[in-house]
Amino acid sequence: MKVKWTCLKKDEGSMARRGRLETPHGTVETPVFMPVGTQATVKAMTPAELEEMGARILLSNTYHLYLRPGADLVAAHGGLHGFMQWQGPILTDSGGFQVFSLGELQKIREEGVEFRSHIDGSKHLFTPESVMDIEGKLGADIAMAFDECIPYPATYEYAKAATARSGRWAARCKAAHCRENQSLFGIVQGGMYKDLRAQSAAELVEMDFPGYGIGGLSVGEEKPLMYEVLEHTTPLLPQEKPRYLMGVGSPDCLVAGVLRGVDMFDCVLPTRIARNGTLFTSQGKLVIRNSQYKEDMRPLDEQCSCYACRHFSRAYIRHLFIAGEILGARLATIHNLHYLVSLMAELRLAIEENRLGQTAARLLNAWGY
RNA sequence: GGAGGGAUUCCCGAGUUGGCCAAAGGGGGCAGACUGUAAAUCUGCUGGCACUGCCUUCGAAGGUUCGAAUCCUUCUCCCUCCA
Repeated sequence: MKVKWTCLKKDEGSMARRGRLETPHGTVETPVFMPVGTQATVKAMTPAELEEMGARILLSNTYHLYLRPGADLVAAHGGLHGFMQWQGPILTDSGGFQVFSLGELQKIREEGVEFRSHIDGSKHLFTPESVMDIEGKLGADIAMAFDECIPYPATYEYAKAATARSGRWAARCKAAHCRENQSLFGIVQGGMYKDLRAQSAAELVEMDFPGYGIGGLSVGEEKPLMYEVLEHTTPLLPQEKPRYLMGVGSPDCLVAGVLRGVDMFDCVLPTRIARNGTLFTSQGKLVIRNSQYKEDMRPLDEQCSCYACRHFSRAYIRHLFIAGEILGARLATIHNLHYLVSLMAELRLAIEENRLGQTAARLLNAWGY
């Protein structure tokens, strides 16, 4: 089966939607946050822990798994689900972001992207066709089209050419994509230029994908600009298809994204900053290494029900970080993911109960907006 | 009792042909950053102050010198080896 998204309710005071995404590996309530497991693992988490904290769909990455351990080994396990032992839905990113983030290591051509492995420097070529083949072997429920995440700032000329190229690549991805039980999402680009966003969206809508990624945002631009481009872009996409804002984000950005009609999000932020000692809390962020928590007996967040908050004090978790103990990173990751997953559940409920406005205002206020 | 080595800024530890030394480097400490993961990573600060300069500091006291962590004298403590 292919994925199918159903809108259950539209918020009256905003562009937000409450929906349901059905996939070959189960149903996902939206808006949803998807934890990122780049290398077929959400860093430091077991599938059981992810399930317990409420995660329902994960992200993984084509570029990384292609280089190591190779798509064939994953396929030999029956795809990512068997390989990483996650029974729920999975979405794979195409490697388009690595084209952006690996910078000097790549050369972009019409055919595709020639790049050097960040692991051993070896040369490789990604084309829309090869990426579809790899994503097919990885076997996620949703595969993202191979695109180019345009840097910021970018000139109009560059953004225009890159966006047009990503559009052509999207068409080639669609033509090459053949795996059963997998759906291909197109990705809207256009940089920060509204006419390019409109053009990109129109082309992709014409190709009729089952869902749309909004890429190229949160790449260094100021938030007001990102929100402006986002709220210009979402209305350009079909009402009946899911929208996925790629690479976002922080708690405030998730709220802002939902208000602007986004249904799916992913971001490395919660897991990365967790490992680096920063926690999301109902009172804003908390840097657990700070000396003020040395003897703090309270949980990370007194309003949180995650495993870490049910059992441990700030003083203990701080101690783990200071001592370099791996459990600190694990507990912090559990907490941050739980926070975002719960945040999304709260937003879904608020949409259902017609009080998204107040809920969003309260959350944005907690994060200083 | 004899011979030798050493004491440096919170810790370890460079520096000892005198100036470029408030003093390398590491640790520790204190902060900050992180948004489709080249990240359990990276960055900054870490004697005091009235801070483009001044003051105090390299075991203690005294001395040589324009100038001393660096040279000389005495003292204190520590370590190694020989009796």
